[in-house]
Amino acid sequence: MPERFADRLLDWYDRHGRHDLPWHDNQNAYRVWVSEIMLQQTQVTTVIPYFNAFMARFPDVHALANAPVDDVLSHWSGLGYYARARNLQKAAQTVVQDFGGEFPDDPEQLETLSGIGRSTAAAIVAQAYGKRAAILDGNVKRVLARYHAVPGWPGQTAVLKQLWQHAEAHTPDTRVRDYTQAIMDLGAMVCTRSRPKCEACPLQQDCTAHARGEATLYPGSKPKKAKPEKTTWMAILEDADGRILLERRPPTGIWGGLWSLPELDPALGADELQDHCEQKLGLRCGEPELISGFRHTFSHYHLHIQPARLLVHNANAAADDDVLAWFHRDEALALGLPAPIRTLLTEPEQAALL
DNA sequence: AAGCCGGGGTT
DNA sequence: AACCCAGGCTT
Repeated sequence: MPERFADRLLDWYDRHGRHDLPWHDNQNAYRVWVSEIMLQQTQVTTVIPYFNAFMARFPDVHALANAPVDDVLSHWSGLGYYARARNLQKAAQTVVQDFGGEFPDDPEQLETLSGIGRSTAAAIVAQAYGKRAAILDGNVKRVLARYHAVPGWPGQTAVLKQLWQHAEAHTPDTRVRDYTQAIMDLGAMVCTRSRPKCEACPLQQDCTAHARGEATLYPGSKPKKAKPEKTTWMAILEDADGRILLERRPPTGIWGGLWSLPELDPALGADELQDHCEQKLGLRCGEPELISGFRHTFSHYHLHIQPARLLVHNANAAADDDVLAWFHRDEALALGLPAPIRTLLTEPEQAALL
């Protein structure tokens, strides 16, 4: 069956697609891979400055494999989903050690690398090596769900399976590199989530959802669920030198591996913070100064952060190691910090408005 | 199958 | 404030 789908899409891409993205320059598997990981659940405009800074610091897979993990995390600070950064470096080390520094051109082998799933593996194979492989990211899901009027939320296995079948069926044997970029560009520029520009779409005449006047009904939306509210104290422990005590978060869980302010049990009253710092950290502190609290929202819960500033009289008492350490303000800001903590340390008045 | 994992842009 | 974004991993 002749694929009008791919032909029309490619014709549109030649005239209207995005041909100037940073990862298109000097394209190689490393650059494609880093861009694909950064772009997971993250919009193109957000990624671009991070990608450029990352490439300047880690120009190839060896530079990334050999870098201190804190250096990698600091370049990820503010991007979110920090497991991506740790998986990225782990995969770089695997590529150097097991693949001689060359990314495989086989999706199955790519999927063995940390952080690379089915769609990302296909994107690397298609973009970097021009080999036929079907991708299915958020853009492609939307285009295909509308084109074929596939009902249901793509988070459901049955829906996802149908979309993958359509994705495989439409992927051409030739110009795979361009096709892959084309279908993502169409989803990002024309077949947008709201107010799709159907009048400008090269696939309009065969689009089932459009024929029904129901483009925006697809794909089905995720079932909504109330996000729980959590709360925590964040201690800004400052010594006479103006240094701040930071704590490295465990590798798994929220903000995994990042440096952050020490958290204290939310059950504590403001009048108990002083004693608690002495008992838990061995720090003798002055009276806590309460900073305006603010609410930070994650994908699955809200967190109310109540900062408290305490002056520390015996800074040396706290451990100075890989988990708990004192930093001058500038040193702290050079680390991988969670976005709201960075805001709190740079513009506390801004944080209060969040 | 469902939950976990961020931050920001859009509506 | 809800929704979603060039998803993958864990349970």
